[in-house]
Amino acid sequence: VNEIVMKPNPTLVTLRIGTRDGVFVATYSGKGLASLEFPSERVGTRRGRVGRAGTPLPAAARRGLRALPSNLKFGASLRRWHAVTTKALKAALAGRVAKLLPPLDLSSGTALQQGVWKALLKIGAGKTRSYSEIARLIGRPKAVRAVGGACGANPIPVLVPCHRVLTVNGGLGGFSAGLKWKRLLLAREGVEVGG
DNA sequence: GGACGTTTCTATG
DNA sequence: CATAGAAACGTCC
Repeated sequence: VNEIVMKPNPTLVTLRIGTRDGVFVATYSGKGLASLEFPSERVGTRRGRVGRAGTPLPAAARRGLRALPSNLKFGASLRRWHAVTTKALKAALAGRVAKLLPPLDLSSGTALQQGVWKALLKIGAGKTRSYSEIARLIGRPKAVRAVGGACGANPIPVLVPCHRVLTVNGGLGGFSAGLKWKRLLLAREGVEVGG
């Protein structure tokens, strides 16, 4: 059907974003921002481990920008995307609403996961939803637990606000990167979470 | 099969 | 009311 042969672009580029809360790592594919990792340093004030790094990146992704791109167009897009990502992340960490998000590459997810992630994007800053509400929103009212799984698999936390999903009683629920982060992000948005 | 970032529904005191 | 199973869902190990 396509006359143009689409050359697969497995290229991934990782770029860092320094913030007051640590260094985040953004990974871009040819389609846009593909993942955002929390700082690997421990966060929090209490002893013990709190907050761990996100899923490890593919080896190819760790080479960084210099190893890339033979593709100039990609390189140009990258600068723009990364500027937008940086701004959006910093806004989010400050509890403000990001005016603009970079293009998001959610293609790594299954149908259900992508549905969940898109639903998450519609939750405004300072608002929350329950796992069951999300389940209803994607048309799978009974797949509540699967929604929890999809939230946990969210490759772009903070910008895709999985932290705004709480249990139906207002409890925190879980957070892959550590509940400390979830609490922090919610607090920055002015959300009081019941104990 | 088992374990999850849950929720509801059905018993029981 | 409080508490205790159990079932439902999708994905990963």
